[in-house]
Amino acid sequence: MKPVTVYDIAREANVSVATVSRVLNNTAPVKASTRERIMNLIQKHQFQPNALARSLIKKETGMIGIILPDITNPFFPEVLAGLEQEARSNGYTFFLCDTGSSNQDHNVQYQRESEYLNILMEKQVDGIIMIGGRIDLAKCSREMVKEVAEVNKRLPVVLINGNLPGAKFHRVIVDEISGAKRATEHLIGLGHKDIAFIGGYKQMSNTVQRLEGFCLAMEQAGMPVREDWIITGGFSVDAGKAFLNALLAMGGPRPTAIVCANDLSAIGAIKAAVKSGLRVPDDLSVIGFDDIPLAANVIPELTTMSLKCLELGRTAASILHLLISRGEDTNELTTLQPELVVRESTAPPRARG
Amino acid sequence: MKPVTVYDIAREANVSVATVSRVLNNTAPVKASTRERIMNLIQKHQFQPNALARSLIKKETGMIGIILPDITNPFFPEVLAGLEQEARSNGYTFFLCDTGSSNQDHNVQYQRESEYLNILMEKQVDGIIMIGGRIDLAKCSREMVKEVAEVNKRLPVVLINGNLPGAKFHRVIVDEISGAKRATEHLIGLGHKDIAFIGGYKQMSNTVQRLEGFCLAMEQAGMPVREDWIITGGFSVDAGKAFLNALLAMGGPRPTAIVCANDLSAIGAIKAAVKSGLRVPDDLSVIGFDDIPLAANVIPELTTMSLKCLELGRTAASILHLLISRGEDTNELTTLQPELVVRESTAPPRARG
DNA sequence: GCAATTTATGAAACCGGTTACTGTTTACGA
DNA sequence: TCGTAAACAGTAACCGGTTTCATAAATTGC
Repeated sequence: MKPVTVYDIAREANVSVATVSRVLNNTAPVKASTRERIMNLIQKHQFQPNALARSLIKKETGMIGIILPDITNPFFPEVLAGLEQEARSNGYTFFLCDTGSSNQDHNVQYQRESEYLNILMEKQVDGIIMIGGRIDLAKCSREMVKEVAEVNKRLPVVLINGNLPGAKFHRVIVDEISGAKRATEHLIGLGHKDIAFIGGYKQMSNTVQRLEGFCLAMEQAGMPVREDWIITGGFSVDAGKAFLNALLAMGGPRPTAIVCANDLSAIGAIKAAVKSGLRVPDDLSVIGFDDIPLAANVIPELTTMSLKCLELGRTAASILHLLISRGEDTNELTTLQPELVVRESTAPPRARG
Repeated sequence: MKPVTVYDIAREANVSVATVSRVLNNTAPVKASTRERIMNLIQKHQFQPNALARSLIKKETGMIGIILPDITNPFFPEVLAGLEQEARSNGYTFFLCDTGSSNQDHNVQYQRESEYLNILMEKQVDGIIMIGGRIDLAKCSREMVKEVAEVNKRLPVVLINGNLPGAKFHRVIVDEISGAKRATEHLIGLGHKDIAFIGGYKQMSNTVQRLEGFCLAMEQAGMPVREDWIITGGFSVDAGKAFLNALLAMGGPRPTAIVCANDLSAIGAIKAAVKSGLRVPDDLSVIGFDDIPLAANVIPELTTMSLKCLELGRTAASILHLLISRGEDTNELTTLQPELVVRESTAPPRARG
């Protein structure tokens, strides 16, 4: 069964395709009786205009591409939900491009991102949003910046939490430094003096910045930063476990509190601590970063810095919409402040025995 | 700057567009020197063929649509990852359609699903995968089945965990009944006699089936099912908390074990139990359903039935690919068995005081 | 009542590719 | 050397819409 086209409708209604198009788009006056006749035929045949054909000539597809490194990381669905909320009201639909970075090396990821950038351009998306992944690498090669810049010359690109150095992109970012600083100050305010930092990758900008915030808070409080109490190398629960165990294995006085680069590693740290007989928060305070949905649901509930992912997504979508629809030049940089969410995993240190 | 087209390349290479197309698609022999000349121009101008134009005539887009109710529910990203893995190798890209059902009433969700179905068809996707949502409602109206059936006449549709009654669709489902039965048997095998069931929505087929499996196991073990120990009305953590509190508020002997309709409500139940001074699993065993990523990471680690979401996704994607590429008729129904994952939240009951 | 608009519609070009059809060369076997 | 098949390339139709331009009919103003 051939799909029905404007021509079929036009023929049966004894009008030209132009007229059919006009009633479809309300783009010019059409006699009421004609309009009704056409509408009825559309209804009768369940006619649906072919979006490809329409987009081909209108040069807009209503599609936006989203490139992210790992959809199973709970941070991304949250951002996605924000994007969706905002973009739906503007009539966009999403291409989801998951580069599946979680268990790949960086080169594979880069290649996937390049691939997806090309595919998205071929599909004529109206704009692209990139979250995490390569754009989160503090030290990413010049070719990559150049490649994204090249794309950005053809269509709007918005980076979320992105940090492609040496190039101008529209970005909406979280103030990681200030966030980590406030997280650390929360612990200091509780009376902790021996604070460690674990999690993340030193090559990634979010880690670098969170670490910077941590150090900043410590310095301002006049407290020394112990280099061996800074352990990075992963964002996962297992990484968190390993880091905490490493911390305990050092011997000597252990930290009474830990700032984690993200919630997942915080959860891992808590698990490892509990396994080792420490109680959280009584013996060890742990603060996370991200506020993923389950942070509120682990035991003990995790104190963390909320990234307000929904807002991150919504903001990015609305900026992209502005760029697409009016080519309008909005602020190049939008900064969102993370928010301290105090739950159960942090408390004043117990007096040492 | 106008995008470059095959015509531009053809003109500059002194050939016809047909020849350019031939080197692009390797669809007919082209003289080596000509080919090279064209390739160089493509390279030089960064030419990317317009996928819309191509799809318009080829009648295939390489796009598949995914309709799901709530991307922030961790079950769906997991399935999505499976879909992506499989589909990427076949060159498909995804439209993500989140109906955002979590905080909407059913009617809104239905409407959104209809909308998305239409949009996807207009965009000429090659196929559609529907997960959860309306298709999970045991009692869904005739119009809805009809609507999806109508879509299915035009392009392949695969349902994941779907149960549109009275119509033939390709489906890949999890054997919920047998899964819940085995979960319950696990508890019975540990020596539990007083077992409750909480979570889910009675209108949804997965809940109905999980409950059925629960009752089946109890009956076969010759144990009575207490109606007032079956509490439904939600899948969330908060729902789980509320259900457990309701259970405790009943007075009289409390259950020593609980089968939960999903992991989230299981986590809620554990939280509420711990708040009430019960220890898990010592005082109360809890088993979940789904095996979301964080099930392994809460404290205590959650014993649950793994849905093998990745496999679910991969299977659906490969079936859809078969349907698209060869119109081949695969099995209409593929059933996957959930797998018992024993962790820390279940143990033999303690002797009653 | 007639010129000037406005309304209503059709013909045809266009978007950017693919491909069926056709024609010209070249290669190869006898 | 000739005939035939394969290699190579171009012309034009096509996919299914939108939109410009032109034209005819209906309104409006004076």
